[in-house]
Amino acid sequence: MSESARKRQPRRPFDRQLGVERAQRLFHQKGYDGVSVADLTEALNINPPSLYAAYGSKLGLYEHALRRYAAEQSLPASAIFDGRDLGEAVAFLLVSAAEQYSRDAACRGCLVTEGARAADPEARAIAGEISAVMIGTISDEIRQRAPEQGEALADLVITMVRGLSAAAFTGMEPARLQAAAEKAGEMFKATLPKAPSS
Amino acid sequence: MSESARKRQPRRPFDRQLGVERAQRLFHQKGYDGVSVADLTEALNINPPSLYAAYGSKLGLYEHALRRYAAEQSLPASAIFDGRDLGEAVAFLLVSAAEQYSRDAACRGCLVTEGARAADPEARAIAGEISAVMIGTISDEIRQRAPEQGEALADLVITMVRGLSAAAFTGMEPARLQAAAEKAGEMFKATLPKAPSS
DNA sequence: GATTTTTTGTAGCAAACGCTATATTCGTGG
DNA sequence: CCACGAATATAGCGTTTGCTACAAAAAATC
Repeated sequence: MSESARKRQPRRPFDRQLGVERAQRLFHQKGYDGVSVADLTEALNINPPSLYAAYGSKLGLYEHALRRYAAEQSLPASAIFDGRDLGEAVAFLLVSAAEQYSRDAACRGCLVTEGARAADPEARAIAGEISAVMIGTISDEIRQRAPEQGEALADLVITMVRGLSAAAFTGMEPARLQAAAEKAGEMFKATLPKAPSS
Repeated sequence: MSESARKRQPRRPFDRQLGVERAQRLFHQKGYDGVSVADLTEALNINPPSLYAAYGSKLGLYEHALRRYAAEQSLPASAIFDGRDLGEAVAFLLVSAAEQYSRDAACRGCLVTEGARAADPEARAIAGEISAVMIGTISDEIRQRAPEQGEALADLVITMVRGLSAAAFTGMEPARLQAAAEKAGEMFKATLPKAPSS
């Protein structure tokens, strides 16, 4: 009893974590609307009932994939901004985004950002929610360091990041995306005051 | 015979042009994947056979809507760049884009740019094609005036425009979008050489 | 007014969608 | 070795998708 009481694993279940990983890749490649339950069950090598038992629904699996992406792949805003000039930090952020969004040719752009424009309202809502958190983190970091025109500056940086994601998604070559991000970074460094409050 | 030979209009057909206009609005609001043929026939107040007789398919109607949008709503690149400093032209372009993309709260962002990421491959291909033309126009205008780092600069501007469309699409308030575009414009004006070749 | 021509409305096609009821298989505990 | 319980596979649910065959109806020509 003592041993069996901990956890029972009556039968080897399929690897749910690996399933989320594969689903994430599929959603990233084809978008929420472009992936069918049949696609998912084939990619995870399972049957529909297993998918629904494990994740509740296609939407549930999508949310798992989004959260996994946000936890593992989102830009580490605090690490990027910490100990850096505001201009340098923004430049580094943009270059990092460009690099990440074009790293894998099959999974272009930001899964969350691009997911926020799915045709399905529920999928769009979840992606938008997570996107708002990620954006808020970056925005806070910028506004904190530039109290003056912080909001407009933060909105500008975020808009640029969104543009990088969109450009990567539609297939701009990585080298050109990088160059554009670097050029933007240079402009920020040249324009922003060198040493603000912090 | 002389009079009747020109064009026959045997019966008052439904207004195809008005149909494209309404379809354009619908596609702009919900995206290609989010609009069904049933939605379209209801909005145009017709039945499926009429739609297919007039436009061939849902995709055909979508293409008509995209081309109409490109012809009427695309940013007039040559007019914007003509007789203006490169920095001023870019700034004006960005502000114009921000204004247009957030003008109608129900139809956010650029129809073509946002359409280029539909889940349907054929719809994406058509939107991408038209998008490439619009982008090419802007890109040429910039590269022509800044032979040195023209490509990177053009890619940067285009990426920013894409970001404006994406930000508008996901609901950034018009005032903030405008402010971000203006701030970007200021940076361009401050960084770019005042009077290039032309 | 009859005929021709063209569009429309009714009804429904096959396929794909997300999802689930049922039965079976498999590992475990007694 | 048997019964139990969990997770699976088979098969198919109802709905929606984009699209079309058919026939009735309306304008123009003769």
